[in-house]
Amino acid sequence: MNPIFHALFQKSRYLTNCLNEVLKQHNLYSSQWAILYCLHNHGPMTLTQIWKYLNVEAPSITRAITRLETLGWVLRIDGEDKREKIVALSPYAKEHLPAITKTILAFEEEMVGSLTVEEQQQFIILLEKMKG
Amino acid sequence: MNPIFHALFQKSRYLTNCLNEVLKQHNLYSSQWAILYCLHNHGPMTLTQIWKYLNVEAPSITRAITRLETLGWVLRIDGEDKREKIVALSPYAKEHLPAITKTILAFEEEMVGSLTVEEQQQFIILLEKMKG
DNA sequence: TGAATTTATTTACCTAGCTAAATAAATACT
DNA sequence: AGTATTTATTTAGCTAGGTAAATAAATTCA
Repeated sequence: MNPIFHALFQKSRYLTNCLNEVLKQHNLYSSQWAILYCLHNHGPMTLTQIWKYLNVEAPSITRAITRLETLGWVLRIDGEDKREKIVALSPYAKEHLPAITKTILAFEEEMVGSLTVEEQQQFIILLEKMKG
Repeated sequence: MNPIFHALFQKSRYLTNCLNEVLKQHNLYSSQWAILYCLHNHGPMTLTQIWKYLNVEAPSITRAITRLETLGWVLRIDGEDKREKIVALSPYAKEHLPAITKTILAFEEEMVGSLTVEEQQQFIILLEKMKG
């Protein structure tokens, strides 16, 4: 396997594992955090908006939202268009998000801090350059 | 979420999906390919050697090897040390690997070819720099 | 308006990683 | 030699992604 792919996949796995480790203290998984963060920034969203934004398929989001709902992090509200469900943060989530955000920012700083801002930009540029 | 993480995770998912798509014609998944390639380069290996090399946990490899065995790609042989199982490519795998390797090389070239060699090196350096 | 098509979500089931604990063989210790 | 510890593999069960197909509401169009 191409060393670039090998390195990329491995770092990706490594970072999600680290992220999950850090999120344990808040009883969250990284995928759940991604959704909460998304809702925090955009306000209530439909399922479709969420999966399009996060760039994953719809069933993954359905499952994650169901879990987040039973855990009390989000509410599912019927939209005007009766096909769609609107997902919103619960009061519980709104209360706890600042602390979680703080944890995450510290983690990200630790992980990415060894790169200069230019290196970070360069990294993203190189990532985007890779495609067909 | 930090844009670097977002971009990294997304590209990683995207590339494995592409890889799976390309491997469909050989009835393989990317994780299976990783193991076959590993055995192709190193010759027969124990399970522990494989998971340490690929940097995943043992149970993932056990499952993948079991599947590869029932599909006829690999053989599991008892080692001298009766605890360990040695995994080797089957004649079927040896016969088909060249064609698969060709497919993969073309795919990798397509994905990574838009980066110069220096950019590829730079990319790996930046990846490794990211840690705690 | 009624049928056909599109769109949003869900369900079922697959790969692919993880941890924790079980099993079995090898090694170390006294 | 016999017990305790370590090591290799497996099993069970979790998150997290994917596809394909089902369902139900909205939209299009003849």
